[in-house]
Amino acid sequence: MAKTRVTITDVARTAGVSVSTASVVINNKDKYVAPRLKQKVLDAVRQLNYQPNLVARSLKVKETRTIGLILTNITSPVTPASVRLVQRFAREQGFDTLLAVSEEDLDLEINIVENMLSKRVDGLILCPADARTVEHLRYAASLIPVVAIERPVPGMCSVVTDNSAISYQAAAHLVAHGRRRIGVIHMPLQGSNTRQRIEGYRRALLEGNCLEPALFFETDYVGSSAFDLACRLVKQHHVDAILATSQSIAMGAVKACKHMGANIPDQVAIFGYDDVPWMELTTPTVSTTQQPIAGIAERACEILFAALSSVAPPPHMEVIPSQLVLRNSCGCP
Amino acid sequence: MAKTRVTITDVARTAGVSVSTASVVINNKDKYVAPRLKQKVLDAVRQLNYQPNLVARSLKVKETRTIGLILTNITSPVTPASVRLVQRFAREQGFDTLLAVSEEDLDLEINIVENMLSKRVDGLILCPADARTVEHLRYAASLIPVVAIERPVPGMCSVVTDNSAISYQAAAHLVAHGRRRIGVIHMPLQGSNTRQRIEGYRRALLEGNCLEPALFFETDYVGSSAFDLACRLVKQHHVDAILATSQSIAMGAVKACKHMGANIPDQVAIFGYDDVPWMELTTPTVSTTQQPIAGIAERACEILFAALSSVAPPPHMEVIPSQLVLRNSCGCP
DNA sequence: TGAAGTTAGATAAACGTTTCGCTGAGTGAT
DNA sequence: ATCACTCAGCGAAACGTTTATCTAACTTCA
Repeated sequence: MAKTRVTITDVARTAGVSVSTASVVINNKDKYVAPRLKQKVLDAVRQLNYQPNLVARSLKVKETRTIGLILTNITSPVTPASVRLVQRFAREQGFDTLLAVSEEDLDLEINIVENMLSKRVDGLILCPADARTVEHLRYAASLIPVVAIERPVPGMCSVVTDNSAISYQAAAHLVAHGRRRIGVIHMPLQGSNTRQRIEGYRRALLEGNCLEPALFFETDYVGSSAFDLACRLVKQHHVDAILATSQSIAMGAVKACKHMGANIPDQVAIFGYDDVPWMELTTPTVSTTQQPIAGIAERACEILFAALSSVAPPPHMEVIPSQLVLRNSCGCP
Repeated sequence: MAKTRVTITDVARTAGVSVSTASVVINNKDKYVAPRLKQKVLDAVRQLNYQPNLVARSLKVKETRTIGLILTNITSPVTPASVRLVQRFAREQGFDTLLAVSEEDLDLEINIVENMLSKRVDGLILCPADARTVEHLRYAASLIPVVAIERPVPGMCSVVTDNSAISYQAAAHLVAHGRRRIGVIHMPLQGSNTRQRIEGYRRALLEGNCLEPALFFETDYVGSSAFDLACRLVKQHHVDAILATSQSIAMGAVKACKHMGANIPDQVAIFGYDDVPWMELTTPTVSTTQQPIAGIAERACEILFAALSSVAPPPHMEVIPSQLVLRNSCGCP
């Protein structure tokens, strides 16, 4: 590997100046260097194709100009948008993004955080996999700015949506339109936002007097079992509506209904989560909640870079509102 | 920012040994240290919660254990899968992934490459935005292992699919089933794979005696204009089939047909690109090509890490086969 | 003319590691 | 008692930067 690269010493030598002078002009802190010398340095840089060794620089100045971004699942359709936004924001500030995916795995997440700390990232944006990592996160936050997204961490800057509220609205909408046997298919309860979504559903169903705990089913994390569960829900339990907690579950439910010949929305209504393009391509189009991904990513970056450049904002939680996207699958005209 | 962290010197001091000894046991190169001392060091590490400064280490050992991954567009539905696979592969080898997105922008790509070189990544996997960056890439490749994906770079390790061949098959399939007025909506010609896809289409249409250059239209990179173009294609040009060069274009075409009330596949057949979940949820389900993303990512990693750990493989191009996924939108039973 | 101030640049220390080479101490054979 | 090893551990140089301190020369002005 690593062939030996040209160093600032080489530049200085071929320019006939000292290393410090070279450094000074390279960093544009050259108030006190004669134009002649400055030019010589610049020429040497160009001639040798000098590329500063950022790891040496980082060691000296104690900052890496890199932020860590830790997500739980990159194949979720809402993730790439977040990645892009964070990436772009960071780049505008001259920062790079070190990406890692925890796959919702507790130990892996701890590992990743430690590693990023060791790599001396300047800040961290992450979606915590599990409430149990909170002490680790707090430790990290004692060293560098950290902001949590999607799932709040008590005592840390968090930017989230009100999962419970929006879920409540979706479920309430269904009962308002006469659905009574409403099934729910949800992700594992590990993530706090899944719990909140279910709580919202439950609250609305309770108020509507049609809460039926036996109709709540849990999938694995990728939602691959959603199809089977949905089939069961329509065939054995004769539900007239299905509430999902993720887009992949909604997709499984749509597929299942088509497979079983159950008309949407006449026989069963469907409410998805996380608006993604295909939801308006199916027949009928599927109703869903629209997560303010852009808003979350943007706020998270703002907070992080504010903390990076001056005084850290006190730990607080911001909730960005999300909204229902009503289409045909819920039985609206 | 950066509060002062605990260093190996601190560890050595509280363990009552020299720095070199501490280093040696921390790195498990402790053949020659007494168990008693070793334990003391380990205790100190734990007590102080020591986290090695990887940037200092990198400076010394001249490797960062980080690879760069440069993609052109992270919102493409095939990208996240690649990211995840590369990520995972790298992590298994103890490497981190520095991600950057060029947004198909020539200058930005050059910038990113330079930056990664400066950050001293050990290797690079990238999808080149533009043929004009080839000299820069070659320079990078003279310093560290580089492998190109999706779009081949002459003289460098590249792993790609045969875009031309699979496109030919798709188009040939349509003419074999009697389509004559076949429109094409494609991405900008900048990326070499787009050119190849079109070439494949063109070849098949020519052989089928129904090549009509006036029916070829170009969208912007995100494919947002595909909807309008598709509308034009069916309304003004009365096409009986549309070939896309990306999933987003296919999506626009499907939407357009629904919007115009043109029945798929009776009135117009559609062939997509890049199999994504929603393609089997629409009515009718849409035919497409299945890109071997996993295969590409895996081979790219294998080549890169082979180069990283021993002798570099000679520059060569590997093509991973892709296949047609026939569904209903092309008029098959 | 000499003190004080400004300008231009060099020298060297420091950042936190790893690792080479050195020193002593123990061991066994002569 | 000497030699030649091996074993344990330490000291210090080096990685490529940045930056504080220092020196020397040149102004300015009383």
